[in-house]
Amino acid sequence: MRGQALKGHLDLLLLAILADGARHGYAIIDELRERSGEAFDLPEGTVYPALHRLQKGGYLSSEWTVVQGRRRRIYRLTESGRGALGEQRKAWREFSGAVGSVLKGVPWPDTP
Amino acid sequence: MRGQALKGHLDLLLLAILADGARHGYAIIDELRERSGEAFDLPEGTVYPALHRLQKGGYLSSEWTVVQGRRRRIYRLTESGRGALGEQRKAWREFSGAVGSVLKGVPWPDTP
DNA sequence: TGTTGACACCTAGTAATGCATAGTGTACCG
DNA sequence: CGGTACACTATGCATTACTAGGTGTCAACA
Repeated sequence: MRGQALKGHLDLLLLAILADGARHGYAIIDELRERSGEAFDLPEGTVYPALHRLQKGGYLSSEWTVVQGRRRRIYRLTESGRGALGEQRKAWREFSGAVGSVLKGVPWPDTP
Repeated sequence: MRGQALKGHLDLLLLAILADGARHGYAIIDELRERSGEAFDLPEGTVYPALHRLQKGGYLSSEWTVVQGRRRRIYRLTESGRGALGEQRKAWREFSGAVGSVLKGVPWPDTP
């Protein structure tokens, strides 16, 4: 999966990473790459605007810090963001289940 | 899943349906709804342009038929389309696997 | 000392894409 | 004869990931 094609699920991924604790943008990118087994190696131009969008929507809060002369913006999940994560997790399960059943040609139920 | 959020995976779904045999647009919509357990109920304005796009890309061929006075455009997978389906299946597996591992917080491997 | 590369942020513009909307026409059922 | 299901088409909008460019710090190294 080289580069493109997050396809609307980027917010879910960002919220999921931040659910484990507050982080700055660059660290989010790193962790996303690690956790996905190198599958997601997102350019900054993808992640930063998305973080801004999420903050604007009230899902994240942020504060500036300075570590060794370098300024960092630390993002943190809000209550609302935690709620959104739950919803999007559920939506992802439904979505991926539905895709799976279409691919198999079997109409539901996949849940064991 | 009300409506939105096919997000780039629509082509895969259409190709998968047509892999089971040639169909016309309306029938594709029906089958997509059935196979997904009502999860995917796509508007015509989503499906028809996508079919045109796929045909333009050489993944589908089509021919007109008339059944009981109603004209239908029957779409059929080309060789190239079958190849694309294989690739997109693989891409989907990788993608959904990667999302899954990010959500779990566990860095790979998910494959049993 | 200068330069390279990793760190860390930002924005403007672009292409793709799903969808809303609106329109055409046929067949069938009440 | 009117409505509903069938069946297709085109236009235009909003979202979104990404490209491409830019700023600045710090550590390592030649």
